[in-house]
Amino acid sequence: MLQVNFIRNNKERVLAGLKKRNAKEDLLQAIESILQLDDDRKRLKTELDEANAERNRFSAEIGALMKQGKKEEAEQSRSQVAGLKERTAAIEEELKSTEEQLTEQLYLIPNIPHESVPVGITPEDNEIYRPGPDPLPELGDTALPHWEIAAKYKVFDLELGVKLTGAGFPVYRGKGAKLERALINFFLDEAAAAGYEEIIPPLMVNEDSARGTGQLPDKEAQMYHVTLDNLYLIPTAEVPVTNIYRDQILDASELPIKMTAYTPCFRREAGSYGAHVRGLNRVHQFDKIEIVQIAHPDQSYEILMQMLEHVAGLLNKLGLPFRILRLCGGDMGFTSALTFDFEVWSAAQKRWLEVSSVSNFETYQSNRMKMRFREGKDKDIQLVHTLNGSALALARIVASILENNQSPEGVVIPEVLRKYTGFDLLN
RNA sequence: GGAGGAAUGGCAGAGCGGUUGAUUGCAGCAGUCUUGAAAACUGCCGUACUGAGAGGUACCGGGGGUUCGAAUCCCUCUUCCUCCGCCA
Repeated sequence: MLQVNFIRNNKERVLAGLKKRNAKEDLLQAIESILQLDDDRKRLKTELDEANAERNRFSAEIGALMKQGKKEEAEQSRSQVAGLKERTAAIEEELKSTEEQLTEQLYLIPNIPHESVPVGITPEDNEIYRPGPDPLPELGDTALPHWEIAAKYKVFDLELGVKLTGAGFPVYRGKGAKLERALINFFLDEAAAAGYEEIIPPLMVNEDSARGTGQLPDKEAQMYHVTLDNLYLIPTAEVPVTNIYRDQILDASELPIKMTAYTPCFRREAGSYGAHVRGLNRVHQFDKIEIVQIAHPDQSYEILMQMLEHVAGLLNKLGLPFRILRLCGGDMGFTSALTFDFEVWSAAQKRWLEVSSVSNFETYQSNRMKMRFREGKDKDIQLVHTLNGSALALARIVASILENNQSPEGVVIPEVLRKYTGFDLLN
């Protein structure tokens, strides 16, 4: 969430940012309400502090008198404190309720878009930051969509997943399973080579972690909730990995912290059905390798670009045609300040498939997580910037490989994957 | 799952109703000494809110309670340790 002081000192910028996100009028009014609530909070806190200070003075006095054995005088002081108690209790209650309202309102405010974020409402308004190849590869009319190729070569089985679990839970088999594992290892090795520490995090997180990265409150419906233990299945490794440094004060010399993790990701996404979500286009469980960085604010945008090039490098090595979009204000995630999406061209489906999203969250997540760092000799403490990106999301990469690399003999495995798969052709 | 014990500052570890935001040691920072380093010595060494500042307030795993006053007493939750049971 945003810091109240930031809102106070940059009100016009915040309002302009919200407008770029096409925020409704009530959200703009929430800004006023936040500033008012914060004023109330300060006033009440001061009142409470003063009342407490008075009480502490009496208590110290009573203590001193008791020590000297002056019991009667102590009794006298004690009776003077009586009224104070009720007053503090009342102020305390009001303060608590004000703070709760303030937090509630702050949770409603999304991150402020970076200045480079284009104005726009729908995905059509996204800016093409780096165009795809021209002309786009063509496969002709005989090209099959990946779900048909998968059926032909038994790569994965969605029907079987329905029997075992439900819709959207693919079962990978044989060479398909091996391809999946090959991609995981390839992506992890590439991330390690780029200096990311490999992490194997828990696949379930508690409420605090889900709140830290912004999944809670509000987006409960996106996650599977284990109610008996009040745990959430992770929708992305971003959640457990970023939360590793929650509630910590790092030293500036430790930054940036680079971490990578492979995990399955679970998404309820009560979304639509139809051609666009067929096959692996949208599933409830998929594998993903995530890269996360915790960065110094001065470096975060430079780092965002490095992450962008890392992902671009992966797609180049796999030989997949892709383009990069800079998301417009209306299409950007709630917690992000700047997001680039990677889309792979599917010659068979004749459309672009999103395979990665790389974002800078600036201090939006770190403020929630109280993730800070200490700078230099003056020991100034400030919030870090957090960034993450998919490098990459497997299900859609598998779909892209199946479709783009199909041939009469079978699916040609990209060169870089062959040492992992142990076979050249999926058939 | 059953029975006990414990949770204090970066770490170790005192305190168990009154001037304790917290003894002490280690680590860290600044300085004295030294050609330099080490050693020794001196000082500093948590976070947040609030205030122009002096200062004030809150926090000793989380939440609640008793009391004029709680790190210290009570309730509750969480986590960890030991023993028993079960188990990949």
